[in-house]
Amino acid sequence: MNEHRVVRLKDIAQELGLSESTVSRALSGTGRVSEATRLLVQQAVKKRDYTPNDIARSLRRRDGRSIGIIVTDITNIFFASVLKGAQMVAHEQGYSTLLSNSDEDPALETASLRLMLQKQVSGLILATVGGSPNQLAQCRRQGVPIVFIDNLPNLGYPYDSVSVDNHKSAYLLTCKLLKRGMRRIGVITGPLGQSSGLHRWEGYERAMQEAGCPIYRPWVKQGDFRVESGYAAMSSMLAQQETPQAVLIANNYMAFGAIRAIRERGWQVPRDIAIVSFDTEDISGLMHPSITTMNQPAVEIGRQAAEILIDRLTDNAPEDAVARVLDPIFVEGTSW
Amino acid sequence: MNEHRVVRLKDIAQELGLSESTVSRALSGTGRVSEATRLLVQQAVKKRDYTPNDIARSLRRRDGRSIGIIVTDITNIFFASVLKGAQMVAHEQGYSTLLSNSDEDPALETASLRLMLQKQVSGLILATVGGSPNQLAQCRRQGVPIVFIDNLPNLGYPYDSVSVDNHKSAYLLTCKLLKRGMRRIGVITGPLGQSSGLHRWEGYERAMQEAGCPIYRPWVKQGDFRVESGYAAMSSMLAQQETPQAVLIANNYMAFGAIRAIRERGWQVPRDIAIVSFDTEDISGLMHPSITTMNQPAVEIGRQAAEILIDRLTDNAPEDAVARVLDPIFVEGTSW
DNA sequence: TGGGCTTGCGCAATCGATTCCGCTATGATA
DNA sequence: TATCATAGCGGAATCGATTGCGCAAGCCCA
Repeated sequence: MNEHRVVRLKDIAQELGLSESTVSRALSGTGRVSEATRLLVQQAVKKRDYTPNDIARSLRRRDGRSIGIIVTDITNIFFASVLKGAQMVAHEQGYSTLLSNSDEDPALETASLRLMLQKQVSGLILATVGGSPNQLAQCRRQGVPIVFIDNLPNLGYPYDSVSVDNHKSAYLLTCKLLKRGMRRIGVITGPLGQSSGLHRWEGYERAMQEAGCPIYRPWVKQGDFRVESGYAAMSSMLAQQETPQAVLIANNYMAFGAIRAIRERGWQVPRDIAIVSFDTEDISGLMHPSITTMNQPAVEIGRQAAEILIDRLTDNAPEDAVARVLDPIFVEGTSW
Repeated sequence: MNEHRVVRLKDIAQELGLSESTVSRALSGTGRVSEATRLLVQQAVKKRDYTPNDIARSLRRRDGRSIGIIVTDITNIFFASVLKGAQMVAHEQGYSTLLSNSDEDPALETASLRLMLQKQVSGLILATVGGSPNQLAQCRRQGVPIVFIDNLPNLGYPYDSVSVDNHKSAYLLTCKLLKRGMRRIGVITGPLGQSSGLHRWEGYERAMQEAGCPIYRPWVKQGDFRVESGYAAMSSMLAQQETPQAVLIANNYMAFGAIRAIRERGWQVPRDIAIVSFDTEDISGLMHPSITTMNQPAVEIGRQAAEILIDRLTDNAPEDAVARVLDPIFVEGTSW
């Protein structure tokens, strides 16, 4: 009867009359081990159901072989999709993923970052709400690479990121509205403190200016990317004397709220007011009317973020910071 | 100039002329340390930005202080919400969360389980697709507790779980349809190999039988919880000579597909056919018509699963297996 | 046959923290 | 004043794996 509950490398070594180093090398494939002993080791491992202790391995290697992902809201399908893409790539490369949800709370983000640093993550994918300068500095010092997604903060140095061209995205979408002959176009923006919110607003602004189309301030509302703020913004827009022909809404959740407000007034989309929006591939198509959107390739964002991160962790680290900008995908719905 | 890139416990100890043991005790609060040195240590820690190495700590404590969560599809808002609840509780208790997405693939589930065991997770929350008997056995041997959610497998022993009463849920929903005078009620089930799919079907069956209402086989279709299968199931139902008055659909994603099929035929919900369904709190309300559903309290499922797990990991472990069954929440929409 | 090279493997240090054990100094008690 | 308990702290083993170094045996070729 063995007195250990779990089988250790040492147990395998003893059973075979080998040293721990040989067993280790046989399993990792590094170093020189004869084919015969390699087979012996593999058999013993299988027989005893040996599972290597990654904690011990990580300690020795000074690397947790895991990547941390912090998002603001995992129930937002955009982030869930990012996560899916990142997790797939990480898993393929033998990295596990530590997840945290900051809930848009800078304090929680900071706490999560601290926890992940303690866990010795190899790298981080971060959708920041901006508010952990200390931790970010520590990451730099310790050489823990970070890839930023979604909200690109204003740091004093270049950094890796994956994002969609939000400016272009909003610009093109607004141009499409203009091309359909619309000129009275309102907008519900996201938080202008976040790059995704700001750039979409700027794209709209530029398109309107280039078209010589005045921006009517009562049709400009700021939301927070949540359903309720879309509802509130649209409600107050509809309370104006004049209402717009079309409204550009900075994400789909707010579009849902806005559409509800329109319905409650007894109006229809797009008969009385057209709606265009931004978001993730999956969520459209569930709605009726289906919303005309600039979709963000969320899974691809996650995938590429993980790839960049893993490149940084292995030898093929590029010299400079990588700022990958993906193109949005235009999906025509029936909401315009 | 210090030659170490990161500050270690030893560095703090040397700086203060203390032993590592004392510093460790000062930080952990265990053992006897004078108030004076405790303060000294805390200051030094703050000054040097010391971050304890959880890997080393975990190795010594033989516990990774993390919980693994494996779900079948993280972009499904039900699982995303479960994750959110579980992650919150875990984080509060100082546990980090390792996430994996099995994509309904038993092989991936097995690989994920193996990886998590290697990482020495303290416990697991598992929405299994059923297919890792070896790993489950190993968890038992190693004393890694598991809380099952969503799909409750048929193991030969009692285990902890958190679920909703799917049978009751479907039974009540069907009864409500019957009470509204409907008798020609069809059903689109989930996979009958999964408990959630099976029990919802059984609840429907029982309600129909008790009401003396015949089940018309062409109105019984099996789907796989995805949009497309709902579309296909409803399409083939609508191709029958006779169509049902109402259809009970085993989850919301399939309901989306079904509604699209109905619309494409030029019919309306609920004028021509009523729809009721099951799912998560958040997703309803986005749809039009809003679907009448039995909602699963997903965040609560995650939260309770994590609580049970952490109870098992601490002293207040209950003697017997905990099978917590939550009640669904009825939400009336306009789809019936 | 002997020098050099390769192969296969073991020894022991090491990663960074925790923790058992025991030592010293201090204060209390008889 | 002698004894003893205890608070505060240090020494060293330990967790389970990895890895640099070195040794011995076997091989090749001169």
